[in-house]
Amino acid sequence: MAIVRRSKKRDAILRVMRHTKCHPSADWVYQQLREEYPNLSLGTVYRNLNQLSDQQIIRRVGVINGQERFDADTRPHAHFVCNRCGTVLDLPDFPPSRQYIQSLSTQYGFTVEGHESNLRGLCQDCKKIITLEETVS
Amino acid sequence: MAIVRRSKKRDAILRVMRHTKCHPSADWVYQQLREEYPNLSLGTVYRNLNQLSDQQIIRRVGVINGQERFDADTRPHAHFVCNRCGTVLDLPDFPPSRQYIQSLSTQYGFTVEGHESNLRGLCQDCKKIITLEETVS
DNA sequence: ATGACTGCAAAGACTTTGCATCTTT
DNA sequence: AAAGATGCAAAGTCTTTGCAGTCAT
Repeated sequence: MAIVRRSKKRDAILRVMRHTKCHPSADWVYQQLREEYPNLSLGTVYRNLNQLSDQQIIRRVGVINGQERFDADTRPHAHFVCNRCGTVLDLPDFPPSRQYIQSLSTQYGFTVEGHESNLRGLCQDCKKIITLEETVS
Repeated sequence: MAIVRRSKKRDAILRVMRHTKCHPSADWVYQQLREEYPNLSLGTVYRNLNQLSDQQIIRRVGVINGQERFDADTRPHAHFVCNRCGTVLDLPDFPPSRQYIQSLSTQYGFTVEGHESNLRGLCQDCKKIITLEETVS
């Protein structure tokens, strides 16, 4: 509905999003920009990440360890999520077949707008840390 | 670690979980049990859902519209999630291939413990409501 | 009896929002 | 000048937690 005007803060937020592959939370983006924009407020980061998601310029990745995470790469792809530290890695997509979607959407009457495919487990670093912890105990 | 004792409240919570297919939030479970256990507290529901998840007796489905949702069906399966109302439907699994997991876990050094596969879109009811809204405007 | 479980209320973590002010067009 | 964008702080929502009392083994 509302017209979107350009703003320096939003440009900067999008720039940060596009220059990282860490699938950031709002607070992470905020921390990156505090130095450059000392009066930036966390609320503004939230508002802009939400607006950019609504415009489909970025994507919501989901809530990980209590925080919504975002991704500037809107191409279809899957994620690996570490169950311990929440690190997210990009993976090639493993989509359901057209036939799968077709038959289920007919059966249940829903419309499919997208899919999310994640692997869950332990990242390389956390595997090491857990091994260390077991050694100690 | 800690010994687990049986409790009536936890039994009831698990019973509710097993008798619904709505993939409930903590509050939904709480509301179902308020009449039967007028002194039940929401904190107890949270503690028990967390404990049951840790024991892998139930599963976390993820955060939908701000609330963690749970599922008593621990068999591998996919979900459809309505982007508007948050309804969750069970679907047959569409897992990544063994080869996909094998090659990526080798490449990145992570260990895969599971996968999540969701379709996202609009459920049958929400499709109708949106059509109505468009008619009005 | 021991230690797990619970109710209650407070605290915590994250996100949204109201309002006055500043910017963009 | 009009309307979107922002800072700030307050409010909102969901979840966790400390503590004293209760219950299961």
